Amino acid sequence: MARKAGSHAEITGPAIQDAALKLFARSGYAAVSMREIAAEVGVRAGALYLYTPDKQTLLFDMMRDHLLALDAAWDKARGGTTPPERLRVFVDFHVEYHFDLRDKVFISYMELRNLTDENFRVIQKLRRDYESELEQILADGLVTGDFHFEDVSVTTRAMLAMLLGYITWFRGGGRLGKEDIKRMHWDLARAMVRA
Amino acid sequence: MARKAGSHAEITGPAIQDAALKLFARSGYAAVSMREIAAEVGVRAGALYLYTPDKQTLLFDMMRDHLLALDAAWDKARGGTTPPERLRVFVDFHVEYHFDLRDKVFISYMELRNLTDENFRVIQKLRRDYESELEQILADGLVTGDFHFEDVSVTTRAMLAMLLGYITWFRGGGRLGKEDIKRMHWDLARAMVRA
DNA sequence: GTCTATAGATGGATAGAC
DNA sequence: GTCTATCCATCTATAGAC
Repeated sequence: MARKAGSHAEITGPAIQDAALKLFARSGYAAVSMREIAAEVGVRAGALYLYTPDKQTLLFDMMRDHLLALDAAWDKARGGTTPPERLRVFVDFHVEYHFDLRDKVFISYMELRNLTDENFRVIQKLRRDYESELEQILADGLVTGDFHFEDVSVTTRAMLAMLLGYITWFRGGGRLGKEDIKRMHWDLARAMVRA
Repeated sequence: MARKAGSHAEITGPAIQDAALKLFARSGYAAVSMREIAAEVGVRAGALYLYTPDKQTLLFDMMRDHLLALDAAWDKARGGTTPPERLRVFVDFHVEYHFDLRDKVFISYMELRNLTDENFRVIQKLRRDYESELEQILADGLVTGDFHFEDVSVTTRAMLAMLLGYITWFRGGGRLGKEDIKRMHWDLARAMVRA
């Protein structure tokens, strides 16, 4: 399995995704150049095109892979029988899963405008799949009488906005850890629907 | 007060701000060129520089003016004596004031990364002033026993995230109007702090 | 697989005519 | 006040050497 000197496909491929993730999160897709990404990886800009057809695909793949992994992880984590139990599982999963992936989540919400129309539709569908899971839990709880609120759609969006909010401000190392964030957000989510 | 033909300072100045607002909201600051802004206004790119020293100032002024107006409007609207009343006034004001300014609010949160360090500090201070108003209401309600939650800082941020969320998804013309949004968000905010 | 070199387009900003 | 013209930097993406 001899390799030519200077060949590092197994390293460079993931390194490009990591570098793009880091730089897109920090400066935004449109403000980051392929040269910057290459410099972060330690190669020249031309070498990037061995791994991606263009910059747009770099963004799209990042968002798609993130959302597919999210949906798959949720499928494994889902649980609970009554709506309050299921909400508890969802909130815990949501905070836990996103905690170490804040950059990816951040990009997946901030860079929607920079997707082509076709790519946008794909990403929106994946995101909608995930959000529907919460919507279903809230809708069920309304029917069973476990929850009390006026509108399923508005409450779902409001709760998702709240649950995603910590991603934009939380930075580790302070007085709060992951368990604090989980506990408080469950507490707030439960109160929101008067469970 | 004769004006040369082709002189329209009173028109062009605000028109540039309007065009920049519209385009920044749609495509993002970094993805919009000065030529695009000029085309939207109906002038050539060079003419923009009679009204702004550079593109960065266009963004900064937009955000600063928005936040200054927000703080001024809140100073006039504030009211209520007990924490629950004051929270009600805040939520009503917040939804009402932002309702027709969704583009400005959107930009003021999305484009923070594209400010220079110095401009960022100014904008963050203005935003912090506004957010402190809600934080104070929640802190007071905790002391009086009107509200029940664990942490002032986390709850403030969570509530602001929820209250800002509708800006990203609400588009007029559907089944919901401003009064619906106000009523439901007050209901959710009240429930969140167990008022 | 990576490099150098570069094509070709577009960006922000300025100079000078009108 | 606006336009035309342009400077110069930078960008994405490709071609061809190694």
